[in-house]
Amino acid sequence: MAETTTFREVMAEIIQRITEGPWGPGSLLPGEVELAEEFGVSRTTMNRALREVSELGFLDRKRKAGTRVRMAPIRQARFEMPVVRAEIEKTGAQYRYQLVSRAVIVAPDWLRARMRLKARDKVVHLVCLHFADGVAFQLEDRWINASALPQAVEQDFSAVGPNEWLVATVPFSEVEISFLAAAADARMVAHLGHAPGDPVFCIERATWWQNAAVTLVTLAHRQGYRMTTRY
Amino acid sequence: MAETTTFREVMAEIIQRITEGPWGPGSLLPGEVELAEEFGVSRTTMNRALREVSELGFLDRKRKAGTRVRMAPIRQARFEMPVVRAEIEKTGAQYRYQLVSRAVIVAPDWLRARMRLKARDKVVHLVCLHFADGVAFQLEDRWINASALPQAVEQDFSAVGPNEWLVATVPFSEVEISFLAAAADARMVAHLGHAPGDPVFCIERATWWQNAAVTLVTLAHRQGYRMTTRY
DNA sequence: ATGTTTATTATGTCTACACATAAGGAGTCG
DNA sequence: CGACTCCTTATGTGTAGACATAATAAACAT
Repeated sequence: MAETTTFREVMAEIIQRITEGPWGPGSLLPGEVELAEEFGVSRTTMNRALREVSELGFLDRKRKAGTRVRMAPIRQARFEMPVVRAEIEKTGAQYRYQLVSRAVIVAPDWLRARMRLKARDKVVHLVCLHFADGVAFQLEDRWINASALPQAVEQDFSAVGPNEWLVATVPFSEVEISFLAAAADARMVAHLGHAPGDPVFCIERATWWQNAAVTLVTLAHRQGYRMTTRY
Repeated sequence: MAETTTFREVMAEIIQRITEGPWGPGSLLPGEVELAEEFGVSRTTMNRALREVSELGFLDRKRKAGTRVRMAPIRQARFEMPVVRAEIEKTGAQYRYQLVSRAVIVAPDWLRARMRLKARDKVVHLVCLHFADGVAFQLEDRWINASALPQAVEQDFSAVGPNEWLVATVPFSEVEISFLAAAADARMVAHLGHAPGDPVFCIERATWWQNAAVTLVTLAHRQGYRMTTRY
């Protein structure tokens, strides 16, 4: 079948030559035209192949300077961040959601500073649990800006989780995600089964829409949780 | 002189329409031909723009089904993982490296299992510190497979860090990266200034080359460290 | 020797066109 | 009604050619 060579095949061969072949770290590759000729493809296709390999982090490309193999190849890691439900159901486990607490209050100072809220802005504070096969998997601590999203005050989050509700309700224009290690507080001890002070892997995500704060969420994970990616 | 519209401009407009405009979550976009006509570009360019926006995680594309706005837009997070030296020097701080300990031993059982080593394989065990302006920033705990890399036994790591040495010496074909929260052990207490049991943000990276284990490294960070990314 | 201009060159990107491929949907048949 | 086939359609990808742009290197002037 493969009469024409695809850019994917070219990519595979390029990566092969980088990882196991003659193109060691730091070495300079031949130019696009020369490579295109060697592989029997058009320069367009060769360009696509080289661009994609470069996006994978293997190559460094600069006009005039040429294409060079990166010294430190793994400069970026992509992490899939599925919705909890999907992450749990993918493992074959059964997903269950539970609302722990819900309150509408005036935003505390630290939250105002963190999310650039105005004084006296009201927020909805939610605490929820996500279970995998009945075992607590993730504790969600979420703040929603009620000034920007008045609907959030009416919304009853006992059935549908705030994440799924938000995602279907409001767009976003700015996102900030952090990974960090925290010490288990009383709430985590109560719901996730940690001992007080245990290290907990947390993801914090802040979202804005047109400069207005939408939501801040901290996701605390069960003990021993790892976020892993492979190449 | 922007006589011709670039795919980047098209991308920006598309993202605008998704995040703040008429194309809400779940909505179906017009076909490539129609959009190309509207924007006054070729289908090739429109395809490139849509493909890249889709790679950013905003769109879902399927043949025949068309292009649809993702319900959960932030499905993947990209984290830059620079070499420590670069990460530190980027902040303007001065970088310093120090070798703490070095030993050549037979691989312990847990390491053999973790890295698929053969029985009685020897490994080089290194502990190193990376300082930013004289303050300990990262503690590196590294194992190098001496059977696959005999040069590592000869190498004196007192001046140049093992990471920089490895990167310039050996290629790789398989990488596994994990993020996790661990409790500070004695070594971290001694070198990073934690209290025993404090939560520590760790990165673990395992590397193979042609199915042979190359190295396993755990990078423990100073207290309060966060890995952050923004959109 | 040093700073400035100019040419060269490799990558970046747009266009127009053609064919490939996956998958939804209509129509057909048991 | 269900299962199958076939057609249609939107995206996926390859080609050839042209111009744009950044960055190095060479030539030049100070």
